[in-house]
Amino acid sequence: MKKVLGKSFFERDTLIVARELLGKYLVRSIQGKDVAVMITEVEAYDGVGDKASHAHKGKTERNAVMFGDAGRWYVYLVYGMYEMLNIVTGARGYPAAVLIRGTDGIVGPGRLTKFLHITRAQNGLRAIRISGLWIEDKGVVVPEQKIKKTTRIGVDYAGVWAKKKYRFVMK
DNA sequence: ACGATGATGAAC
DNA sequence: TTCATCATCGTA
Repeated sequence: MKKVLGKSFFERDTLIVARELLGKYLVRSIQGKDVAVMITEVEAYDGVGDKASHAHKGKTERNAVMFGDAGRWYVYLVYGMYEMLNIVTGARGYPAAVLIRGTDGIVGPGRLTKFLHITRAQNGLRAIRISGLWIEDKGVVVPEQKIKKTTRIGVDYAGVWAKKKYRFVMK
């Protein structure tokens, strides 16, 4: 049982998508080989109102893809060194995305992109096989009691939005 | 606890 | 054009 997640999966509420991404597989084609890792840690970024989101200040050159179609990658550089991998969610025109922070064996968003050779070259690409980076459902079921909901990492500046439990981690 | 390291967005 | 800031991580 293996299914590539399509646009309809991502074109929903970003919190729902974030929750359901746990247990799914991030697959990267590197030099002809497919590397698949199970997603275990994610964060949701939801709309222009979310002060922790890049979309909070409105549409800019960097965050433009967040305002576009669901199911595309949003990759950006942070702290001058680390590429962050997000998948765009929600309706077109509504800026939202899920940051993929960790997988089985790889803890940390910067380490993940480094390991899978993901850079801003993937920004704006669709999450399909042709792009070399996509997500598969392999039938793993993650029950609620195995999921921990916490506040997001590194967004202490975001006031009340920093307190929202938009981070989902598999125990 | 702190520095690395460079793009971004806003101010000037 | 300058400047503070930043969805982090390795070393100490």
